[in-house]
Amino acid sequence: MSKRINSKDVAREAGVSAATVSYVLNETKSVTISKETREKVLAAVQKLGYVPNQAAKTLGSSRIVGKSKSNLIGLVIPQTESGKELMFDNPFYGDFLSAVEYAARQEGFHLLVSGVNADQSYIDIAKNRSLDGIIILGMYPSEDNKEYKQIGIPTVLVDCYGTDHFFHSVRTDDRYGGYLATRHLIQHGHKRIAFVSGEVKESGVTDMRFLGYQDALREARIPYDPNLVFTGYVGYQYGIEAAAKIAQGNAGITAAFAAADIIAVGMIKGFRNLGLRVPEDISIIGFDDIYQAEICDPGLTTIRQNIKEKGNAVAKIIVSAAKNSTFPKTEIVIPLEIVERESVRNL
Amino acid sequence: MSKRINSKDVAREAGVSAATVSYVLNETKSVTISKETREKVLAAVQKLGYVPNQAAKTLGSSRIVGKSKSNLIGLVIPQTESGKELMFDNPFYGDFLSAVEYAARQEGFHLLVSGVNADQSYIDIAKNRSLDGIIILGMYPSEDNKEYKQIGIPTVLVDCYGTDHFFHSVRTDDRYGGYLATRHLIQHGHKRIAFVSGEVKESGVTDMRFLGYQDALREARIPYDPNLVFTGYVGYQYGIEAAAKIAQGNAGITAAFAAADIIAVGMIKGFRNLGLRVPEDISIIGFDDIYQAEICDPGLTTIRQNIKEKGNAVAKIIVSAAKNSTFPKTEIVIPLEIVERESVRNL
DNA sequence: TTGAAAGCGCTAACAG
DNA sequence: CTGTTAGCGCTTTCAA
Repeated sequence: MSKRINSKDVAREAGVSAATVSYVLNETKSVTISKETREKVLAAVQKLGYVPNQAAKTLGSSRIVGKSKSNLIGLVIPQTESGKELMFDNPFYGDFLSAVEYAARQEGFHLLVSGVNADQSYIDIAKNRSLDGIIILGMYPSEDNKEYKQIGIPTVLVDCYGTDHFFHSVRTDDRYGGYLATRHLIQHGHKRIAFVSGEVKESGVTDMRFLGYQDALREARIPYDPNLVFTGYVGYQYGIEAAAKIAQGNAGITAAFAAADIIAVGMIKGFRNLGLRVPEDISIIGFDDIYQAEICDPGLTTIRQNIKEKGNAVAKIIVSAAKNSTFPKTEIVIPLEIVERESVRNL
Repeated sequence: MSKRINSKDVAREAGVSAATVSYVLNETKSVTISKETREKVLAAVQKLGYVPNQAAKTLGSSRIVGKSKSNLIGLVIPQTESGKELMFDNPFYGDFLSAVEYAARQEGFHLLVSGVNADQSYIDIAKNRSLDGIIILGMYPSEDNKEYKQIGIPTVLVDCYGTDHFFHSVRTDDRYGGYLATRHLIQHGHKRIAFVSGEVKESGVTDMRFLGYQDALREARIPYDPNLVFTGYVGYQYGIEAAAKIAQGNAGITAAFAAADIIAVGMIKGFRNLGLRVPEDISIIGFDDIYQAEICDPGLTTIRQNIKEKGNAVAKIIVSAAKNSTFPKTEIVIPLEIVERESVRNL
C-alpha cells in the first residue's frame, strides 16, 4: 500500500514549501501567490493525484477557537424512541435530505447524518466531529439549549416550534396550512369536520396544524367540538383505525382533515373497507403532499410544502453561517399551497 | 467562548498523563490500566465534560498506513445525471439509510452521506475524509476499480452486479425475484405476460429481473416475445404510459410483470384511466414492495425484499471490515419473497 | 511573494 | 502499569 501523498510531497514536486501549497489550494485571502507558483502547485497536485487530508485540515485550523473548518454539516434526526432507528420512514425526509446534501456539496460541505444515542447529545457529536453546522430535524433541543449557545455552532432548526429564537429556523407555516385545509373543507360546505392526527405535542408541528384547524372553524363561526378530534400516531394503520372510529361514531362527520397524508391515505382505505366512498360519502384533506397523495385513489387533496425549497433554504443558511460567523439569525417560513385532487366534494 | 477541553486537561485533572487518558478512553488492548487510574480518568472526563476531538484522533492514528480510524463510513449514492441530486426519491433508500445509520452508530461509527460531483470520485472523498469504509449504492465502480483496490478501504457494493468479486457485496437475488414474479403469473394461468421496466442496463438490477422473467417463461415453455417488453424509466408516469401502450397494443396481454412497484402502481392508474380494471381485465405484479404497494388499490402483489435486513447486513459487513482488516470478503444475497395482494387473478 | 516553524489534539512506540 | 516523546498533515503567524 503506497504511502499517502501529502502536501509536503506536492511541495517538493512543485519546488515550493508546504505552506505555499496550502495557500494555493485554499486561496488564502491574506496572502498573494504569483501566477507561476500557483500553476506549478496545481500541476504537482494534478500529477501526484493529491487529495488533502481533512482530519489534518480540521485539526490544523483549530487554533482559532471555534473556527474548525471541518467542512462537515451534521444532520441530526430525532428518534421516536431512544435507541431506535431514524424516523426515515417518513417519506418526506428522503427528498429533504437529497436537497440538503446536494446544496451543501456544491459549497464544499459534506453531510453527516446521525441519530442520537440515548446517552449522548447532539452537542457531543458536534464537538467530536468539529461540525461547522448542525441541522436539527423536528425537535426542539430545549434541554441542551444553553450548552448549544455556548458552543456557538451555527444551528438551524427544521420544523421546530420553540419559544426562544436563538437558532436559525426553517419551517412551514403549519398553522396557516391547517387553516387552509380546514377552510377548504368549509368552503365546500362542510361543517362537521374531524381533525385526525398523530400525537399532539405542545408546540409541535401537529399542534400548529390543530390550531389552524381551530382558526378556520372560528372564522366560520363553527363551534369547536372535541368529539371530532381523533388522535393516534402518524401512520397508515392509524388512518384505517380512525376511519373506523369516525364511521362508527355517528357524529355527523362529513369531512376530515388529516394532519398527515399518510393518515389520510389510511383513512381512504379504511373507509373503503367499511363500504364508504371518498369523496362521495366523506371528504378528506391531507397535509404534506407525499408521493402517495397523487397515486392513491381517489387522488388526495392536500396541503403541499415545497420540500426541495426547504432543503435548499436549510442548506443555504447553514453554509452561509458556517462560512461567515456574522451571518444574521434567519427564520424562513416556506410557503404552503393547496393541491386539489379528488378527495373533497361539494356538499 | 471557552477553550475546548482536551485530553491534556483531563490528564491534569486526573493527575495522569495524556497517554493514559487515551488508553482509558480507547480501552487500548496493548496496555493495562489499573482500576484506580481508570476511575480517576473517567471521573475527570465526566467532570470536565470532555469530548475527544475526532480530527485529532484520526490524524494521530494515521501513522500506521491505512488504519486511520476516522470512525466514519461513507454512504455513496449514485446520481442519475452528474451534478444532480441524490436518487433519494426512491422511497426505498430512506429505510435503507435508516437501518444502516442505526447499526453503524451502535458500533461507534458515523455515516457520511454523499453524492459525487462530476469532477470527483468516491475515492477522493474516501481519502479526504479518511473513511473507514465505503458503501456504494447501486453502481458498479468499474472505472475506479483499480484505484479502489489500492486504497484498500473496505467497500461494500449494494445492489451491484459486477464481473469481478473484489468487493463485499449485498444484494437481493433480482434474477430469482424476476423468476418468482413471472412464475406466479404463469401459475395463475397467464401466458401473454408483459415485462415492463426502466432502462435495461447490462448487469443492472433491471437486467437481472428481466433474465428471471425469461427463466420462468422458458421453464413453462412459453416462447419469449420481444413485443411484450416495454422499456422506459422507473417512474409512476411511465407506468401510466406503459399501460396505455399495452392497452392499445392488442397483443393479447393478460398480465404484466413490472420490474419496479412504482411502475406497477402507475400502470394500475393508467389502466383505470382507460377503463380497464386490475385484476379483472389485467393482472399486475410488481417488485420491491414499496409502501405504496400496500396502499394502492387494488393492493399490489409484488416481490418483497427486506430492506432493514439489507441495511443491517451492509452495516455489519462494513463495520466488521473496518474494525478488522482480515475480515473476509463477503457476499450476501438477501432472500426474496412474494407478497400476495389483490392485483393478480386466476385466468 | 514565499518559507520556516510552531502548533492543533491525539496515538503509539518505547522506556521506565 | 504509566509517562515521555515523536509524530500525523495541515494551517498560520512571523520573518525574510
